[in-house]
Amino acid sequence: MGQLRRMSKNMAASATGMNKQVVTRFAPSPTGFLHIGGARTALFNWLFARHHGGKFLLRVEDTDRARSTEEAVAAIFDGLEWLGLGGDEPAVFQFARTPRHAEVANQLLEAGHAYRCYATPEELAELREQQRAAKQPMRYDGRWRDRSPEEAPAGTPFVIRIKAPREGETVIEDAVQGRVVVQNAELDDMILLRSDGTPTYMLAVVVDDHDMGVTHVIRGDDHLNNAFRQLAIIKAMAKIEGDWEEPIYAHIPLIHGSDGAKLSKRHGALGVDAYRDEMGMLPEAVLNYLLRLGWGHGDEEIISIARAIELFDIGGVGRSPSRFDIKKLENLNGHYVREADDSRLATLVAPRVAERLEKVLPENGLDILTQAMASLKPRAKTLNEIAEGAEFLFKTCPLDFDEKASALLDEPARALLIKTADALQPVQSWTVEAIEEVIRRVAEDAGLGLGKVAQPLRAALTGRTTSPGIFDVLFLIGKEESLERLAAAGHATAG
RNA sequence: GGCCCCUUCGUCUAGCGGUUAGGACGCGGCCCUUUCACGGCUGAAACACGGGUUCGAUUCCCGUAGGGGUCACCA
Repeated sequence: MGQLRRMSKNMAASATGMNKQVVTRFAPSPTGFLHIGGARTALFNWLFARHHGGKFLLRVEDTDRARSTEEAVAAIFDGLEWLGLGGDEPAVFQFARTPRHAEVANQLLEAGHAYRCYATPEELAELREQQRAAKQPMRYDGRWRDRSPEEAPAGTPFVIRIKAPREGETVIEDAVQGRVVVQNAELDDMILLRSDGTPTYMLAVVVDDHDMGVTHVIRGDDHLNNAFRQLAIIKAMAKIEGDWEEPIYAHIPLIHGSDGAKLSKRHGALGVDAYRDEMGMLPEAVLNYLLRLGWGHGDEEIISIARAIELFDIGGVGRSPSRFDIKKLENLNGHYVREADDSRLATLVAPRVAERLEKVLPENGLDILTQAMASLKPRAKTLNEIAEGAEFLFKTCPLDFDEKASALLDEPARALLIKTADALQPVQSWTVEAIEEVIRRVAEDAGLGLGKVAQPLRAALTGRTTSPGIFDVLFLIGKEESLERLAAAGHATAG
């Protein structure tokens, strides 16, 4: 097995070494947002194309008119753009290619590789029910496969079905799954063209992949079974036109929820926009996390997109499904937050701070945030946490104190605050160094450790018991505001 | 139910016949320290089970169990 798997991977590798340019595609159906699994599929396709100097294309699979929406198209493009996974050419909209799909279906029909089927949906549903009851495999029985056209009921709608081989077997050398063999008897004659003349997914993918010159089909392994059906179409067309090559398939395992169950809309599958907007993740963190889900390269964990392009290949993709672990994503995000540019972070965080405080930030809000970012970002894993930590910068007296903070502000602490304020009053140049000097002196004079002084100060200045370093806090708030907050807290009455 | 795929710490993974089975997240401890983080050190934690093949199996083969996927005029 492993032997075969390796062989197939070599095949994939060698194909890319041939003169033919690598072309991959991401083909979402616009029935919802871009979820995390789709994003990973897009990433793998994008990386594979980049790594091999090929092209990455986008195709919107909107042949299901009832379920496709423009909003979904927009949401998917938006998500891809955020992640930086745009296509190298304008996206293809599958529905616009309906005539071409019908053309291929008719070619197949004329060549005898497909046939008209007049079975009604009701008839078929009944057939499936019988098969289910009899515990038989559920598949179309080919009742119109060999009937002569003369038997066709006049004026009855029909679909076009592929005349799939019934004997022998079909083999796929999957670049991820290895050699997979299916008996052709297991495959039924699936529908190519619906009774309204529109193509099914099975036909449309094959035709579009062919026309777009797709060389490598990298997609979720929920499509593995489909690949055998699609191959039947490709092989039939190859007999007619000759230039229909089988793409190299790479079926990557799906991502499951943290409990191992399939990730679905109601089960933890969120749009990438949720990771951006609600959770405050950075795109580079999401990309890095997704890359490491199902793919690995030795002990490397922190992998930039440039490094990923350099390293990525199908050979590194594992065969077992993986679970989504938000903790690891957060950890990675924390890393990228610490690396990120301060002004960029300030821009991203500002609206979040405003929302938390329910107020408009001052004009110089961005400058304040940028200046504070160096002491804010090391203690946060997400943009939300930065925003939370930044609240004190824009609060005004009277501050709201959380429980731990008010507990800290007892009688002796308040006296200390007054003393500190008095000591700070004469400071002319409000620098971190000058502030530190004063605070240390206050502590020393009071015969207290720095911590005993810093905590009440922190509570009085931020309303919280955690914050950036206390000297930084004083500096960032400014002299005037600092003294005001100290006075307010110092003169407050107990209780 | 038929068919297909999968199985190394809780999670993501490295490993591709001989290793003290490595790393990362998370968890515990210690250090650093004005809080919280960061950082450093450190600890607990895995080859699903049973047969083979082999001098030797985590690694190769076959079963079993468990998990997943798929069986539409959806994609």
